[in-house]
Amino acid sequence: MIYNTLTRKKEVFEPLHPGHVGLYVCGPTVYGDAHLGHARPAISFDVLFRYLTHLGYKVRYVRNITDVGHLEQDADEGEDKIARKARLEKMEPMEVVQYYMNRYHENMRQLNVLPPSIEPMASGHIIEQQQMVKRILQNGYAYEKNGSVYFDLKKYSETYPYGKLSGRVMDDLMTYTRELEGQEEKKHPFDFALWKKAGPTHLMKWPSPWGEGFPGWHLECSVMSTRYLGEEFDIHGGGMDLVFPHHECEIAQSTAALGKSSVRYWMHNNMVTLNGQKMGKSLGNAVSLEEFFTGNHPLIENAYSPMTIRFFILQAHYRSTVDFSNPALQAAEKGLERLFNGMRTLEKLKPAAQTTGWSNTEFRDVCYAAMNDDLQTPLVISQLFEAVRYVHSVKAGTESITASDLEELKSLFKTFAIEILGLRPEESGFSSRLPADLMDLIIRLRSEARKRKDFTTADEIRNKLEKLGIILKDSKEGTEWEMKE
RNA sequence: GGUCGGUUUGCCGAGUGGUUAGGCGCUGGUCUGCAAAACCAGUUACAGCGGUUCGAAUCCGCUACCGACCUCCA
Repeated sequence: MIYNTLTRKKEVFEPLHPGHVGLYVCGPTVYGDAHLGHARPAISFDVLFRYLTHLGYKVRYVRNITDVGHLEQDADEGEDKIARKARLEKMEPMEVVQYYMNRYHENMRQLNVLPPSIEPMASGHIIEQQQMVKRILQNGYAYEKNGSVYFDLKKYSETYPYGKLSGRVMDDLMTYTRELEGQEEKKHPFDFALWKKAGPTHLMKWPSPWGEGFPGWHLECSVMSTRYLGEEFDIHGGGMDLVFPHHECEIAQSTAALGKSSVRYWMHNNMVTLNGQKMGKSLGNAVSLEEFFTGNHPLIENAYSPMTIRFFILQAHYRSTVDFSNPALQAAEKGLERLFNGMRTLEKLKPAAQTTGWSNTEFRDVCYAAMNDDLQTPLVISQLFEAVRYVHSVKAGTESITASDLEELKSLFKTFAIEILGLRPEESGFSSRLPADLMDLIIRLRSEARKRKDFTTADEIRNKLEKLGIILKDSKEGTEWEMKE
């Protein structure tokens, strides 16, 4: 059962083709480092992807990379975001794209977000986008003006309900119109560009029947989703801020071109706030994932591991806003530590003749029920903690468990914590500067031993470390260490 | 102004009308050379007002406050 933004209700999920699921999620525009806001949909839909796969569906998960389009400002002032950044840094547009895409992928890997099945790029689908523009023109829902093609919303709304996803009414849009510069070409202010004429200084442009230009804001998702998932497919996901206008325009384009809106279930994750405030570049509080992982940002008190971020996000339901703050993250860090600690204890548990006070069946049923009810990951996590408490009780001797129940419990942990929620113990709780701090501690203790003339201890430390591949170098200034090559 | 969502215990954060979400923190106890971890016990709230109901944090209405979107945004 999943919540469908279109109907604003939870609906039973039934795939179009039994056993197969087509999933499309709006990916990042690669003109800057990924921030916290990018982690939310990536993780939320990663869990959906993992869970559907776990249930036995063959899932084709498409997540795009936006590397063209997306005007910076209004129409003719507009400059491609990628192109703008490229000019600023004197790089080739594709160089910028590659650079930030690599960094995005690295961040996703750290968060244990599985790579999608297909990761199409907008620049690789210019032909297809032009074809869709042609179809929309042929069907009479678009018009050409000075080398640009615009979507005719007025015409469209006479036949189809524009605004059905976001709950917007066409008349209201007509009434509440903001005066923007450079809108003269459009018949109506809310018409949006399908194809935009490129100026002479524009870096990324392609030839088309309407002249040199580039595709409009919303076209790539309509094109690439149907290209890889079919004209009708199961789930389209993305951030709530994309509901209007992005996804509304997608629906309009697909409907105008194909006669149907393509998507059966719309899923939207809620926003991330930082200390109760919306995160945004203009507010100066956009913290990149890199900065979270290293703790290198004024608003961040210490480094938070990628798993802490993932765990924290999953502790809230994906349709609720989640507020990042240092106390909340520190609490999550400790909670995650407790969870992993419990999992390690579980591995070492000794079985007994009987199981007291625990039901694997109930544990499993509650977890599945939670996941089936619109991905209630917080409830699954609370169940995991219940299990952790039981595990520790067995360790402490107040409870006991049989060998077969123990094996099943291990398997359930593996399924829910690792496989479905994607929590990865090995990277937990270690900040990137931990090794340095550890070495400082060891060196300090050894220095004290040397001062006491306790050279036995000091030499033992140095020799043992050398066997571990760490060389200590004593000098007048102090002791330095390095890794043996 | 329009559309939508939220207001839960010290903090974060779930909640399908009746029975303890969970985590962090705090208090007391057990264990321990000390500490940590762990275990046991305690910390039981639902913005305000009205309504429906045998019974509401949960449904309905109003009020207050907060937020998102309406412009690129995950």
